[in-house]
Amino acid sequence: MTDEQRAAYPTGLRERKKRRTRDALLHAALDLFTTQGYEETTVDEIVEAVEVSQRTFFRYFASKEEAAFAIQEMVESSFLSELRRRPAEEAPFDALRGAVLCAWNSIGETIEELVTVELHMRTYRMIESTPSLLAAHLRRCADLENQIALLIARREGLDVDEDPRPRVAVAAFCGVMRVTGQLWGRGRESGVDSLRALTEAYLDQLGPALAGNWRTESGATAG
Amino acid sequence: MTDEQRAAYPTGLRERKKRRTRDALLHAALDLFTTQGYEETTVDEIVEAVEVSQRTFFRYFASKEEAAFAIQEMVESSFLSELRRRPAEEAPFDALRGAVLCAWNSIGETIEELVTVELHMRTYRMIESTPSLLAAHLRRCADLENQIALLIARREGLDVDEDPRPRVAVAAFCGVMRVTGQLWGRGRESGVDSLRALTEAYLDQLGPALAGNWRTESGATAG
DNA sequence: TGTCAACTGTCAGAGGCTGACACTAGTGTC
DNA sequence: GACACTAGTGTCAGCCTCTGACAGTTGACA
Repeated sequence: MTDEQRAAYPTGLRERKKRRTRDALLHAALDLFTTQGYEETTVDEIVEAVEVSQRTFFRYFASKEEAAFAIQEMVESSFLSELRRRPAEEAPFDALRGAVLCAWNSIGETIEELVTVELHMRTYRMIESTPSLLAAHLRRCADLENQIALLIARREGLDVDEDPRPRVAVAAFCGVMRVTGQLWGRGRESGVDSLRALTEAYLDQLGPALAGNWRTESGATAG
Repeated sequence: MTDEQRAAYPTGLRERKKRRTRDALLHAALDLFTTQGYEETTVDEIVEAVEVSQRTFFRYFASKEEAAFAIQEMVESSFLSELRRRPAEEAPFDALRGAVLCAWNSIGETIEELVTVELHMRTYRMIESTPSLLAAHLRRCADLENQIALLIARREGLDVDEDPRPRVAVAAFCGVMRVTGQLWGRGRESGVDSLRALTEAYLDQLGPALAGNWRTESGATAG
């Protein structure tokens, strides 16, 4: 259970107030970030909108950056629990593939209490198009990759330090995921559907892409 | 030709002085970073060691971060030129594999004028173990990935926006490269040889790792 | 030698972030 | 219901990265 989820069921007035302050700060931050840009938004502007002190902002979020990733954080832990729920018979790669698609299907339920799906999508695109946030995003992905590799290894009864396959498979999978994420962020269609379609098409091309000679085989299948 | 390489052949006294200042700053920075840590080192400490003003540091390096990646920058462009030099008959994945191994073989010649290979290795490990630098490193890798994908696509006469295979293959390749880089950074052996051995072993496992059921096949081949 | 342009230093300041300390307002207790 | 306790907050003061403006210095070149 994450802090966010625990905080979703406040007991007393103090907890409710705390939650309201955090939600207001997060909302104001994401709203400002996505409308006028991340770098262009100062913490002072955020706290001004919520009418709290700057010090308070930094008590809820360790950094300005952390606020930008608050929703992403929830989506990732949602993916991890989907992956843990996958049937043991499934091959590793199929389990990974199934887990992302499921996580995206249920994205609404995951974040509904905090923000609209639309704001989340806008935030994602902002992250992809802001260099410093993209850097942070990739580092978070690396952490996630590590966790996934451990999960996959355990599923298969392997040790990640003995057998390269868990890490290698997860690296390839996450690599493709990032490519689709970036393409989707740069593209025009911003719905979850187009992201899913892109992901499925690209994952299907992983095998063929690694095969020896491309010139003797058939060409494009997605665009 | 990069700025560094052009600056390696100075014409006048002014250029030589400029180069000496830059080299001194870079050396002092990397030395301090690797001995006392990146975050623990202030720009003031660096400029104090070289006896220039802080303002001067920021004229040579856009940021403290940029100094940390100066060598990496050279290595990356060295990899790219190795890749361009690969025979056209080679399959895409083989070309990528060959290019990294060649780039690492000639790493000494690439950076010899600036720093020792040993300092570069220490710097690499520092980058891998410093969260904020790791983030920046991954973003740089993403940029590089994009360039590589364009190169591979051109080699094969494809359009990256039409055929997913260039991006997908490069993503998988770079994913494995990062895994080996991280493992090497965390490990005990710090030579180029151990990095190369690890890379070869892991790249060999890419095919098997994506194949359906791992439990019916043979196990570990690298440690 | 003198002029021009490039490089550098100083100064002032914005913006992210932190520690210390005092104050306010919920919480649990008698 | 009055009490002390504690979590949450604001204020202030300061560090560090990075930038703009302006002035001083030093090679380059006629």
